[in-house]
Order: sequence, then C-alpha cells, then structure tokens
Amino acid sequence: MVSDSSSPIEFSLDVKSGVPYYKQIILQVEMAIADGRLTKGTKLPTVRALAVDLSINPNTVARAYGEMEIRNIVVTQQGSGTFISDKEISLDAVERERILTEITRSYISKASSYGFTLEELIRHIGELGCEVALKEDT
Amino acid sequence: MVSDSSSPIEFSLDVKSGVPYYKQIILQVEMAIADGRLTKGTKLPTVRALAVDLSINPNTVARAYGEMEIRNIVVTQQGSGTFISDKEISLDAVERERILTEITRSYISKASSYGFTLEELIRHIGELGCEVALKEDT
DNA sequence: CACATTGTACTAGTAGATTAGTACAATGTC
DNA sequence: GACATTGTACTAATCTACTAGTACAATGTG
Repeated sequence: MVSDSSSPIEFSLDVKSGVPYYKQIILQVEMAIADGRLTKGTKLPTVRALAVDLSINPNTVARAYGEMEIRNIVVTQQGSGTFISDKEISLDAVERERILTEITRSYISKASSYGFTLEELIRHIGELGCEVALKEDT
Repeated sequence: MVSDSSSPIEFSLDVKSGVPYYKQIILQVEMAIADGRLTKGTKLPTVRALAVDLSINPNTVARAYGEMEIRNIVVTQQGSGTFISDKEISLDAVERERILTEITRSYISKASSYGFTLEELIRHIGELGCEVALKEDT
C-alpha cells in the first residue's frame, strides 16, 4: 500500500559540519515546527524512508525520533508511524525548572569564561530573540 | 628548594560528575576569578604540584592551563609558572561579538526546543547570575 | 489469519575525546 | 656552568559517542 510518499518537509544532511546526523534531523524538525512548516499531528517520514532518502542507517533516524519522543516533540506508534506531538510540551513544573536551570547554568558558565557580563548576555538574548530564527546548535 | 607550597585556591575533582578533569580545573579557576579569590598576577600551582594534589597526570593539568592560556585567562612561562593574566581578555570587538552571538544563539535554540520563552530565559539568567557572580570588572 | 508496514533491540565497528606514561626543552637560581 | 624547577611534546591506553548491520517485535490492512 503506497501512501503519500512525499515527505512533509525536505531533510538534508551536512556531512562536513561535524554535527551528528541524528542531531541534524532533530534540529530540522524543530525548525520546521518553529516556522510552521510542520504542525501538530503531521506524519513524519518512516524510519526506513528517511534512512533511504538520506542514505543513512534506519537506526540513526530511529535515534533522532526516539530523542524527540522523549522531549515530547513527536509521538511514535509501531505500525502507524511517527507524528508531530498533538499536545503541548507536557513537562511538569519541577522538571521544566530543572532543565531550564541546567541549560542556563551551562550557558552562563561558558559565557563567563569569555569574560562576558550579565548585561551583555541579557542584551544579546533580547536582540537574537527578535530574529526568532532558530538556526544553529552545538 | 621548597617555596610556598600552599595553593592560592583549593582544587578538587568530582570523579562521578562525568565532567572531564581538565574542564573542572578550568571552571574552578574561572569561578575563583569571578568571585575575587584569584586576582591578576596570582601564581597558580605548578603543573606537577596540582597533578600530585589531585592524583592525576601532569598532562591533564597542562591541558587545562593550555586552554586557559588560549583564552587569555592565564599566562604561562617556562621556569616561572602559570599566572592569572594581567591584561583583560584581549579579544577584539568583532571576534567578541561573534563568539557571544554563537553561544547565545545555541542557548536560545536549545531552550526553545524545550518550549521555553524568552522571558523565562532572561528571568533565569538574572536569578542564576547572582549565584554564579559573573565578573563585573568592565 | 496472512502479510506488509512500522518502530525496536542487539551487536559491532569507527572515530574522537580524555587521560596517563614517559621523556624532553626552557627558564630560574646559585 | 651546574642543577633544580617549570612547562611541553609525543605516544599509547581507555572510554564514550556515533553509526551501521542485522534481526526482531508490534501494529495496520485485507
């Protein structure tokens, strides 16, 4: 049974970037959600289909999908496929706070090692936030 | 010839943290600078002395010192030792801006993937910033 | 139930990061 | 100049992240 074989979005991999394939997949899904190209309930390509399309191993795609499911970005169901999560991120308040503290502390630590001040950080977040474009990750 | 064997600050390693030893050393120096325990020109423990103190290999300490020298946090001189840098971080304005943009964009990207808002980020930085006590010696 | 389609589990190979072992080079002190 | 003290260079062992190979399990469809 051949359903719609066209992917909801175009995936691509930058081999030379040094960024792991599975992270690149996650990032592209996140960006597509952020700018509206992917909406709630949309079905992602199957593990095998995307693996063939990108010429990588199915497990690598599965890993990307798996991590996104942990973050409640997608929902997976055997036999059906992987879909953009219907519900909003459902982290409870405690877990949410813990994660935010963790990544923020990491950010401040790195920034301070370069000698940046708090004022600079907050100013920059304000400026970059206006772009809303979520481009890179490390 | 035994000079003053007391270290300017106390170093310690968390073996279970998963954070590389050399990074822990760097972080502890950065924190000490941030809260004033280490000041410009202060001599750090010698590579060997700190290695013995922490029961690790001298090269691991050397790597920490080496990375800090690249960031202009410290200055090393063979025969003399390693000292907290006299001069301020000497990144030119352009490079400085580029680095701040890079790490900030990465932070916003990661945070947004968890659904955090800009307001939450800025609020958190304000709160955590007080703990970390960033250096404000502009 | 039969079979295709979907995600998953398990293992192994590869590459890079981290740390240690050992020896060397540069500098300071007398 | 002799010698101790300092950082450094080079190699190897070890560990972990990442990816692939292969086979399996769960679900949907007729």
